[in-house]
Amino acid sequence: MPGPHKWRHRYQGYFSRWTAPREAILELLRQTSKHMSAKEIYATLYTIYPGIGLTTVYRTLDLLVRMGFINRFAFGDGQNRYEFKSGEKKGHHHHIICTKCGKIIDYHDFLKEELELVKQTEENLAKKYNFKASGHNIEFYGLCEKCQ
Amino acid sequence: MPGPHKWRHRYQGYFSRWTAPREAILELLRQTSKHMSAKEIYATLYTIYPGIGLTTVYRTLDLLVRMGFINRFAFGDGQNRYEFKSGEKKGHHHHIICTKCGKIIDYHDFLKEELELVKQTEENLAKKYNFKASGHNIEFYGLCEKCQ
DNA sequence: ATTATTATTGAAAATGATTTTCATTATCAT
DNA sequence: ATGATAATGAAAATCATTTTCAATAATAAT
Repeated sequence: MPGPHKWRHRYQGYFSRWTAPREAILELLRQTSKHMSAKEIYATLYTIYPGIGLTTVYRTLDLLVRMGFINRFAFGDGQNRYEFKSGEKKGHHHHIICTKCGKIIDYHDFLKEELELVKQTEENLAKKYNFKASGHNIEFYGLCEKCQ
Repeated sequence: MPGPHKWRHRYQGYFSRWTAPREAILELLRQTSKHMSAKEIYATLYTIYPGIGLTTVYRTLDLLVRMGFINRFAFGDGQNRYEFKSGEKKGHHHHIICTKCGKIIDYHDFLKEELELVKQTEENLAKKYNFKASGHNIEFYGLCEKCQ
């Protein structure tokens, strides 16, 4: 991430100050491979930054979602989970969720067929419902290795 | 739905009595095309069946999910929504969600390509992660006709 | 540099969905 | 009918998230 100076103008309207808590939350999400909840993010940051408040975590997550830096998911365990959004090609993936233990696996490997399906579907949606699709979400549910 | 006698044995372990509230909730979900929340189900049934309690609605929805009669979704508006699960062929569909107004459209029209993608993916998952997929969920997000 | 302005913060309270508790009611097996 | 117990509904509890508000810290104006 370039320093705040570089992109302050681009993100005017979203915030006016790029602060330490915001940086810490974004960096944590950038570096983890987990799908963390607000509570988990708070607990992790609290150990190295005891001043931080849970409210700020929630607010910052909202901000980062609005800015398009992270994705928010509801996998069905009663809390939202967040994920850093990487660049188009390498980052695009979907989720496999174990219905027993809640484990989440990132799945990167079905780009070709998916792209075809998604493209076709979005055209269909545009035609049939006049719906402007901006994103999609594919999840597989089942049992992971340990839980079968 | 056949009377309780027919299927009591099949569903032993899930419940021991098929009661009026359970019947009412299942029938409401069978007949509606909406994706109703617990509160909405409660409010609807309350007008014709004022004795019913919200707690029972929640409990029955859990039961029906466990029994495989309905699906539970978290579309991101902070409450779970439920949907009657129809037979394989005609009922299978996915959801298109308007990120502005929350409108949900059922989408039935991409079976061929999807089936291919899903089959391939499930094979992959089994091989690569030893994951037993039992279902999937595909959502498109964007703006509906009115909200663009 | 100093001060004034104002966005951001964190604690506490409020909210809203869902779950738990528990006494009552209704159903089933006898 | 009667006794056992599953299911119910009201109220309380819980949990994630949002709102409120006074204090803090960063920026702009001086």
